Amino acid sequence: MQDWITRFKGLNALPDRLKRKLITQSRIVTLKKGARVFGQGSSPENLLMLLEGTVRVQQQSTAGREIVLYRVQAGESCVLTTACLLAYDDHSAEGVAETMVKAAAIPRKVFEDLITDSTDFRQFVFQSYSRRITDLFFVIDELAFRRVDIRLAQTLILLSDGKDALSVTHQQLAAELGTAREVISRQLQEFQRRGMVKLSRGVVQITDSDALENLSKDK
Amino acid sequence: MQDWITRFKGLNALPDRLKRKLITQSRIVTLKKGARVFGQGSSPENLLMLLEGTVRVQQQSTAGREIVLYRVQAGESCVLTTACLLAYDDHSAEGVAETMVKAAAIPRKVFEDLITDSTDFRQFVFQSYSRRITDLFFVIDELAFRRVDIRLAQTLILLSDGKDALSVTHQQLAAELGTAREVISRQLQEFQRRGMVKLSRGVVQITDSDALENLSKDK
DNA sequence: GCTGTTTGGTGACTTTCTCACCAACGGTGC
DNA sequence: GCACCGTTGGTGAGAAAGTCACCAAACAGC
Repeated sequence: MQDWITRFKGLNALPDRLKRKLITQSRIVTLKKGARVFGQGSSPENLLMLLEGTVRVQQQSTAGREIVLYRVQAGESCVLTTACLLAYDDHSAEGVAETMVKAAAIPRKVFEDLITDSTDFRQFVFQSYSRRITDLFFVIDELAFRRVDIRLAQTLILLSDGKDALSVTHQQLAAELGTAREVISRQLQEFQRRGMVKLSRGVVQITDSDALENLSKDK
Repeated sequence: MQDWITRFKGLNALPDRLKRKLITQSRIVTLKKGARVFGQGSSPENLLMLLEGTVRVQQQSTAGREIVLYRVQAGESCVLTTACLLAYDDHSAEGVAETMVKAAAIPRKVFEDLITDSTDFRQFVFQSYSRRITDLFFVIDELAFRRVDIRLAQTLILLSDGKDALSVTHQQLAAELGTAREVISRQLQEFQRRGMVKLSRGVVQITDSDALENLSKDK
């Protein structure tokens, strides 16, 4: 575990001196599945670099509905939301560990030192930003212009990750798309009627992934 | 015009040497109203810092619909979109001069030098990022969770900027909210029926700003 | 078993979107 | 003046999505 830096492509080019600094001055933290990583005014004092697991970043509305903004995977960092939460803590995005998570926690001070000292580290940070922002653009595009059935098909494919069944509740899928549970329930029933999925409590089994794929690519 | 830097609060703290560099190595550009500032694969070689006017940043869908993401005002910079376009030029955001625009164009090279040399400049850049990202979060929230009539009321208030009439077409308002023109037309008619606005070709006159204000604050 | 919670199903109704088409207005050229 | 045309806005009908209220089955904990 001592050389987690190799997992971050963008950091390979760092001079040894700074790699050592990163390793010695950060500590490895472990989070349980479901743990809140940040959010709700909890000003994060550390930048997290994910070594294992996934963090889901989502936004909540007043009325209890929510929408998933993006996911941070192993080998990526939480810069965007961290930086944002520091600047304005009033908005209601939060990060939740979707699986067990292992991460390197970089103290704010070390982060700033690295930004000052290293072009490569800056490059890394700016690229993390870009990726997230592109994700946000994508979410906006989907929300504004795409039909729910198409988005649901996309999401099922994405979440299933090649496997033929996935354990999610309709409620969770609704949060994924930022819509209401009823809408998902009815949509899934329609998918089942068309033979694309098979439903049971807490599980969606994909029975015709080609059809789903086609639907997801609909204009 | 030689000392435009004072217009950027975040840059006051810069050492004189760097201020001079910014001034001597940038050039002032003027854009006509309606000019495209960036977008569609036009990799911007300059970072723009707005001195006068407004740039509207919007996203376009395949089907010809669009949505306004945010506006860059005088005293702000286009970092986010510039950086993003550099990283991934495939997404379809574009910037349009909403008024006549005067801006300082900083060459990419100078921008990078400043980032390297100055903590204060970095601070400035990161803050610009934060502001934009918060804007994007806001757009997502509105799109996902707020009703169109409420958003329209908000937009009318915002665009009218205190004045009691504004010249916009229904089509433009639709693009503002990322919805269809018909939806706006019907909504405006309803507003007119309720005595909140008075409509004529290309103009919306606000007749009861209090009522609009109330509506815009509805949950 | 009983009990409470989670999950999903449903009807009725409203809001929003889509499509197709038309009418009025404001220019331009003749 | 008038004919022509692009822009702007109005409208109806039907589909898609969201909302509200309520119910029923499945499951978890005793």
